[in-house]
Amino acid sequence: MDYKQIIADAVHIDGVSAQEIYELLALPKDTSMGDFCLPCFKFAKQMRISPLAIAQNIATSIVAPESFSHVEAVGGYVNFRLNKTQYARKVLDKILAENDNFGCSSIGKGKTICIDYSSVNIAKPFHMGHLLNTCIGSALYKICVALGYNVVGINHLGDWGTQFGKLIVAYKLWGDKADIDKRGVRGLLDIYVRFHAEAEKDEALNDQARFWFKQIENGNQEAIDLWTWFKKITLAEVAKIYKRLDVRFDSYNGESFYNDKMQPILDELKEKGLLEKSEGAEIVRFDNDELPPCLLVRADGATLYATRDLAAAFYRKKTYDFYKCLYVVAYQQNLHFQQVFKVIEKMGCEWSKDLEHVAHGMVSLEDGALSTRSGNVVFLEDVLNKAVEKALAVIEEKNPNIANKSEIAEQVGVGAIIFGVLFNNRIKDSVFSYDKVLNFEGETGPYAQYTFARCNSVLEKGGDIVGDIDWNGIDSEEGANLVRLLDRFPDAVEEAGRRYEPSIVTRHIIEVAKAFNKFYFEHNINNADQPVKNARLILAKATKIVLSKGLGLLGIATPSHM
RNA sequence: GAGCCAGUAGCUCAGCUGGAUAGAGCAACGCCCUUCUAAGGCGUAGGUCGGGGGUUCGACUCCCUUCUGGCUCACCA
Repeated sequence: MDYKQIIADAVHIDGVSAQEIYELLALPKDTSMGDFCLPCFKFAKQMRISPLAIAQNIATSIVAPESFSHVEAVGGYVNFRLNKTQYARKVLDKILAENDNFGCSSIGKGKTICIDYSSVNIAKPFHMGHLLNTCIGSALYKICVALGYNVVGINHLGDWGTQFGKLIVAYKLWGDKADIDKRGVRGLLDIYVRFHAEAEKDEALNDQARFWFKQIENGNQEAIDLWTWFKKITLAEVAKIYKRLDVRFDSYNGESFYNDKMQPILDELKEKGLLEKSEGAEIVRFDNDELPPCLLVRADGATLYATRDLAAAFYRKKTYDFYKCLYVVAYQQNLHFQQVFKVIEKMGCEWSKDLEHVAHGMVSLEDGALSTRSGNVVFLEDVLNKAVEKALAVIEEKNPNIANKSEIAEQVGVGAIIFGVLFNNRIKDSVFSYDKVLNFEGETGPYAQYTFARCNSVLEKGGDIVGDIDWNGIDSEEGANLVRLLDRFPDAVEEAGRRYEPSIVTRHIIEVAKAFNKFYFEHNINNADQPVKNARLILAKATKIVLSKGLGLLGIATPSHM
């Protein structure tokens, strides 16, 4: 249902196409002014008439007046109010018919999008710093699926590097297998932190670490076994977190996967004369020094992060033939991705334009940056558990007789955390605080979930929709506003996908929830006459569908009662 | 020093390709549960959109300049 098209077709201006009018159509500042508006300032110059006069001419010469309940020229704008009941009917019919597919589209049909996100480091705990990344990536994954793309979620594991040498040394010196089996990554973290503390005093430990990492590279069985074990422990633990956050991946090919895939790329760079020696290292320089050189091979012959990302990009292009390849990574790495993408461009690969760094902000603590090495971290598991605990306490207070309390508390607590993370523009930094994260009032996840449960409760009590429907039952400021927001939900999903910005969906959900709560307060649904009640139940049903779909795109569950 | 990003109410933030009187939430104060879920609704108060220029009929939005903060700038990832 494209209402902008209806308006564009109804407006006639000499020398201006319906397409141009369509593109100019905007949303009024205030909903009381109309559903759409057409600013006429652009026509004023060519027509040499004042915008006011043009607007008036348009308003009085509408082609299909029956589609509108009100068309008015105000200060250079033409405001259109669509025939409310007709509009509402079409929108609601569509939502109920499409149900869980409402908001989906086929703009991505036949195209593949790779999304690199979460990308956890093996043997390091999942802390608040990883949450932004994981939630944004996961939401984009779901949004792109809804838009019809074939999506490949990639967890580019940090499973290679000297830190594994350190870990082996630490384990051999102070490790306790039983403790690590029991405490998992937290056990590994303890010895990792201890290693860094002791290495300050004893430089020889770092030499040992380098030696043991070399053993992994050389295929020494003992080293490989330990490395595999660390990896297994970590993946088992993050799998639990991913399950709670409703996050999934199609590939866990991490850094170690690309060990044997870098040399061909380096060979090609050499062949094309792009690789040069500098201070013992091998680098790629950029024209006019528009970027600092990209370092690909260290003086000691070892490869680097950029080398692996280069190999990964080529592997992904070859394997998935992507339309876009997104890297959901904090903005700290802006330069790194610019360099990697530019190297690929210099290699003559036109698809380098399809690589995109979806940068996001960083999370810090009130007393400084998060740091695994110093142990200054907030474990995500603890945050989730505290949120669930709080949710349970609220349930005990407000709705103690409800069934499945613990399940609902899990959904609400975890939902509050995810919602909070996805509420702001992704580029924003944030300072973690329990006070903020455990607030369940106002524009929060629990508010959206509460509104969903409220819709559900009304519908349960309302019973079946039988008999006539009186659409005037939703013909009010509150009803019209809600219908308008429901109608625009697909636009929000589309824009979120286009701008790689899940917060657009999050914000829209809040707007819908607010509009429903206002309607609910102003207009009693179940005590109205049956035909009026029917129209209102349909509105509640459509709201329920949109809230559920919207929250689902963010990875947030919708309990029926709370 | 250079590059990139951010600066909007006391706090946290929206503000779409320039459009009408710059919007929410939190915190504060006041009101609304004998009617469908009060994790709710309503109201009051709160602003030189960091500063200064410019482009435009029109600038929070674009350009220049300047201040403040963050990130990054060769062998970590």
